[in-house]
Amino acid sequence: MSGTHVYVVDDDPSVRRAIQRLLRAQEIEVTAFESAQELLDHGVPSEVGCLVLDVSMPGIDGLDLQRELSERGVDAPIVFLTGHGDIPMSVSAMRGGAVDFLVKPMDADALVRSVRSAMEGYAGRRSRDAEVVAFQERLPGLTARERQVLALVVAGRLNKQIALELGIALDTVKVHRGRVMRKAGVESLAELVRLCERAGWNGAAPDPGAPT
Amino acid sequence: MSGTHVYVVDDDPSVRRAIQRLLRAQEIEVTAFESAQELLDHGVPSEVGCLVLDVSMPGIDGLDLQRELSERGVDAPIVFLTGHGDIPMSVSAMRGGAVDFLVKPMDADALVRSVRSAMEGYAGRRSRDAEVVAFQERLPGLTARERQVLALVVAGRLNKQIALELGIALDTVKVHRGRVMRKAGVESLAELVRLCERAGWNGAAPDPGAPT
DNA sequence: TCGGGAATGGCACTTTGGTGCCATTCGTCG
DNA sequence: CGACGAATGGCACCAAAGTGCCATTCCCGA
Repeated sequence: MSGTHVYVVDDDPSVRRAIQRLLRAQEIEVTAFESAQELLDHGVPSEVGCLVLDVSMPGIDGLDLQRELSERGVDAPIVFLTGHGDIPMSVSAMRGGAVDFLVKPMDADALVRSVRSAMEGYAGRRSRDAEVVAFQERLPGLTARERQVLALVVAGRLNKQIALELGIALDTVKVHRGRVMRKAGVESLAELVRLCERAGWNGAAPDPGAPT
Repeated sequence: MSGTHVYVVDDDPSVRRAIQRLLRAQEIEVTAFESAQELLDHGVPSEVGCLVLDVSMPGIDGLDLQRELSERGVDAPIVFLTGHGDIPMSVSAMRGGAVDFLVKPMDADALVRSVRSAMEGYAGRRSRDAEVVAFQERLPGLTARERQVLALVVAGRLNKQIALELGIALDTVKVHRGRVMRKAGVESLAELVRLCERAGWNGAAPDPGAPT
């Protein structure tokens, strides 16, 4: 299962210990790191449900870590903690997608509530995205030609229009189309369109010579 | 035209005048209000491109106004200004969807940049949503039966399955389906599905539907 | 009471979509 | 060289979708 684990990064050992005690008392699994680098070296497994980051730390600070994780595609919710933060800092963090920004001395209850709701929200989002993720994983299995056909199919073109645009025979289009449906694991055109839409798929690869 | 106008709410006349001067110098149309209530009474026309709100004001404060506007369906971007705000306040505002939270004494350049990018982002969002809005406006034109058919069509059901589920004849389903396409103003099933998806339309009526 | 929209369904016919099977042509990889 | 997948396309056949026209029934408002 995913989303049951919390990763904490704070350079202050006493804060780390306090958070660990607090969350473990809530039956939440916790792993603590002393620095952002340590977390990055360790990697962020998929079972993470929430990150609790100190803002000001030596080396990579919390906001930098947020950016770095975002670039690496880690989209787990982040709760920030800070001893001496200011408003621009909190605005930047929130704009970066943080779910909360708490000031120390922290309110234990507020932290727990924040982490819990973050984990729940993330879990909900992930399960809703599950079918989309499964679909995206099937996309690379399509050949270049099949992707082209897919793009035109979800664009609402008729088979014969697709044949014209690609300069191939109608029968060939039907073959590709059928294979796309099978490979994508969908039963209906509606499902195919919906998944492409949700996956934010635009057909990005229509230029010939693409790697297969 | 929409999105070319900025509404300002601040109880301090000198601040209102300063902001008006500042934005008008940027060739941005500005209307200022002394209180949140005044803005609410005036209403928020669709040509608004951005709201600039003071956080602390007598009566309804900026955060309350944000909530109120949100409930009324006003989704224009909001830039907050504050003389004595704190972090929880900024977090609350940002979580409520604000695009920025600036502290006084304000940086004129920062305000202008914030307002400009907010307006641009909003305009972009609105134009991207235009076809969806047009679609949603056509939905009420559908009869109850047509909506039921639409729901099942976008769920990927075949006409004969729809006929079975609704207990009507195949031919009748075809008639409804054809009318839905015409009334919705779409040319293809793909377009219909995409619009329903983007409009967040669930059909709010279908019963079973496990086999998908 | 009449007109009209909505829902229903039947019929005929055309167009699209989908599948299977077969065959050919290219590259690529052992 | 030979096997293999990808792409191509032709053919047959069936299922599904789409259209136009007609008719009936029901209900609602003028």
